[in-house]
Amino acid sequence: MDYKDTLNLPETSFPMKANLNQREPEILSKWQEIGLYSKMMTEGENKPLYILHDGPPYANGHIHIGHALNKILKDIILKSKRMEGFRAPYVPGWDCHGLPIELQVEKNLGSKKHEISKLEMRRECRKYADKFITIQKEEFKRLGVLGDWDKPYLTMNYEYEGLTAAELAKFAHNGGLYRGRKPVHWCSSCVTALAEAEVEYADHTSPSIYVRFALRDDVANTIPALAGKQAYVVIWTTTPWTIPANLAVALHPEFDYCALETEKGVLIVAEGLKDSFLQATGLTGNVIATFKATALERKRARHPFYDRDSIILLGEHVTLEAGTGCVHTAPGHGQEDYELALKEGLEIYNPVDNHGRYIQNLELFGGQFVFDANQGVIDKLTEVGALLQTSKITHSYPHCWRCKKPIIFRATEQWFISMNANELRQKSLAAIEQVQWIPKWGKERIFGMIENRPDWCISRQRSWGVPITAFSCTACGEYLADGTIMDHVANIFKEHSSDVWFDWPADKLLPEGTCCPKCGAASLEKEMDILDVWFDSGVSHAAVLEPNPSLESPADMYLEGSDQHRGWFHSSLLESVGTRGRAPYKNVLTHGFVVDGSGRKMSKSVGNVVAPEEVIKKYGAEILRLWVAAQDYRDDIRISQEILTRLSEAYRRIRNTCRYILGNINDFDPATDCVAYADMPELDRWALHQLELLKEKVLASYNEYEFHVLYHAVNGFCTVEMSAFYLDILKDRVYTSKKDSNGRRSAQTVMYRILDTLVRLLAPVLSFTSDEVWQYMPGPREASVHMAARPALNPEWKDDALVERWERIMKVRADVSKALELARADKIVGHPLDAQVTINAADELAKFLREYRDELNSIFIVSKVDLDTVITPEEGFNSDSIEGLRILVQAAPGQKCDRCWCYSEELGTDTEHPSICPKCTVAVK
RNA sequence: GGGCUAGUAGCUCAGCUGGCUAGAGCACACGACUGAUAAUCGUGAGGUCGGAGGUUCGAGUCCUCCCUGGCCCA
Repeated sequence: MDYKDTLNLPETSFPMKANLNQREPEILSKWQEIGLYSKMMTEGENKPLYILHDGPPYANGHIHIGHALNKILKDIILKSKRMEGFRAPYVPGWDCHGLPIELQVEKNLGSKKHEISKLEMRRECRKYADKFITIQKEEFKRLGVLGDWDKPYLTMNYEYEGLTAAELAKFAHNGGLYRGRKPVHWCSSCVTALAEAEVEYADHTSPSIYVRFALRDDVANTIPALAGKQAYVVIWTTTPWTIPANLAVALHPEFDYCALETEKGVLIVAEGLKDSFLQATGLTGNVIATFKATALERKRARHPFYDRDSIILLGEHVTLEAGTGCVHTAPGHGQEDYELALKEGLEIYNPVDNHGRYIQNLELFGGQFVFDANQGVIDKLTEVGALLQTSKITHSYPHCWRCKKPIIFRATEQWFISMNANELRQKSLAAIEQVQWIPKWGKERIFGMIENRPDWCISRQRSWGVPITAFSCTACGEYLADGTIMDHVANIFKEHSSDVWFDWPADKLLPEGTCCPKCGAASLEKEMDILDVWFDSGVSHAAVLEPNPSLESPADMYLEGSDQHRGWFHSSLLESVGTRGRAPYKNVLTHGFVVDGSGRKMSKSVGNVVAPEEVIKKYGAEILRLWVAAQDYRDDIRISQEILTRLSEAYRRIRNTCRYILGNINDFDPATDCVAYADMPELDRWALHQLELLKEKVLASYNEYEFHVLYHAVNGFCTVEMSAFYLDILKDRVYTSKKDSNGRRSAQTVMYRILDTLVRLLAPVLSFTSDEVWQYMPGPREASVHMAARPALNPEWKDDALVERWERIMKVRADVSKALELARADKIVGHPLDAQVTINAADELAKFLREYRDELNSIFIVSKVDLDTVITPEEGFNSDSIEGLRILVQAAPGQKCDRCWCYSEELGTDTEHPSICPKCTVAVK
């Protein structure tokens, strides 16, 4: 007789093979059908709110792996918060304005770009952004991210644009907004000022020149050695084109300077740089005087080729790293030069226009493009005898992030938000202290940035953005940035979009009867600068969270890459503190950047880019989600084929554990078949204890956002506690006992609870698979695991004393395994059930083991355990971890039971079933 | 160049305030099973804890310097 049919072997239609790439879209459409997200929101109506506010990705291009990481992390947190009992809405957003889109659109327009109006240009940009929002939206949804995808926030929505303008108006109201002249990074090609975030540094070859400036004033009284001699201060620069804008030469107040008698006259340089100077210029010279910089303070030198002075000033920013220690100072072309000029009352002189050309009336060089003028300047310096040396130097130089061309530093009229007005800097620093930064060092990082940053330049000379809603008087040139008028315009934007700024005449945008407060003229014109896009996204707390009654501000969480300390976290903080006096977030969590398998950044040119789309195709979005959870995201996050392969294997282990349990509980109804804790065998209670530990660990890791801990805990649980121990031992009981025997039902009760817990614990991470398993589980339950709660804690299932005893058993079991392995190698046994194991142990342990006499064979999965026969040291395996433990493995006595495959000496006690053991006979009767 | 940050087995991670031969899972090798089978079980081998100094009775853990990455800035 074939007894296989009398066994309770696992049976389930839950597929072993995940086929994720095919199954995931099916699950997604199921979620869509049942309206999963909106259901969760309506059911959560009365729950406490948890707001994770989405930082808007830029609506350009397809998503990359960093986007996937970010969105999945957000989704994991939101799902876990929902299961914890919060209403946790997710309103995704997109950042729509800005230069990159405008440039891309210009590129697509080709030569037509010069023919179309700003308004038409903006329409094209809007279309372009819309296109990529649609693309990215589908790509994000494919990752299994749940949210209000039908109503995302877009920074180009009319309402949003209006609210952006209204936020700007707040700065006008409170005096934080001002118009000033300041050198800014300027791209002559894009014709725009660039934010610091828009500047990239790359190698660039520049001319390097040493130039002497003749001293005009007599220095004999401070430096007697120079009496009667024509001395020169020598500067070094890599931007000859800024020489026409030179107004001063800066020396360090504490450095020693010396005068050298050379072939080119008496030259003054810093003492510490004289050797390198002489070497670079090939001059020879003797020191004829050494003095402090103060000896030259405010002495006048002559500009090399213009009829004006260049004054010698002292500045702490001068270094001895390169050059001569005498710094060419052009206040319109350098930050430090500018600061020195402000302090010393020099003009912020800038003879360069928007396109990088000298103004027409500039003597000698009018109309020339500055980079082209370098040679002309060098020639002129040579002609007048001021040039000491020229060569080429390759150095790190700022470039435009978009067009990649070298940029210049140039003073222009710009709109700023002051860091000092209303103590914005101090208040922001104080607000930083109120926020929890995860990891902790995020605080130091943003603190340092806010502490040192200059005023926020919010002007952009482009088309695609929210206009700076200021006006100027056509009669007297007065600028009008009036909060009330700006509020008026903001309201118009809300209804008609900010496009009207480029469509309507000024008087249609102004409240009736507005005139210039200075001269009274009624003719005003619109400012044509637009806002920095960082301002757009920085107001999202005001434009998204505040107006929506189902959201709230400040948010519980902002979660972005660590670059956002200078980006969105930064601009949002300044905007919110500037208008509301507090940070817009309570917690800020940052993750690192995705790098390749060897820790290098991804780049197209290196060819190490991993696209989410390809990972999904090959492994499934679920593996990408598992990847996000498994890595410690506080550092750089590596991705490689090996990592993904490893994760796929871990996934299969988890999936198989679920499948195996499903197969074993397919005849189990939790409503009627559960066994009470008190009636369970010790082993089952041991398993529940382990499950309890797992719950604690995993829930803690959700609470602390340490998902990699969760991954390792679950993986280890499935592998070590379950597969290799509990489930393995259980096989005999579950397969061979009577279907409804207490022992089997007890095991099923435990397995059912394990699976139920596992699936709930994993749902935020393995969102697809958990829900798939959920559908196969017995008992009434929610339509989706994502609507279910976290598993409840059952501290009463913890029994430390019991676990301690079982740890002893497991230690012995490990040695039994080793002994079996040796016996297997000696061909004494194959399957462990072929074996009889004799164990000798020291008194205490022997006594302990006898308490488990009847269970040891099932725990060790052998046919018989003998605790009484004495083994000699020669014949047994001697444990090296437990003193006195000796194990002998022999072929099991008796015959193999046809049904349970255990060897028994009492086969055939029932004539109807001659080939099975007494235990099995009971089971089949 | 500056700020922040990291570097523990092939991979992903543990290792708290310095203290027993540095751990786990996976991968790998070998073996078993064929009643979790494109599964499952067992055993084993793998690390001068980025490098060099130093403090200490004792350092992966503290200090200094260096190397190699990452983000941000100049």
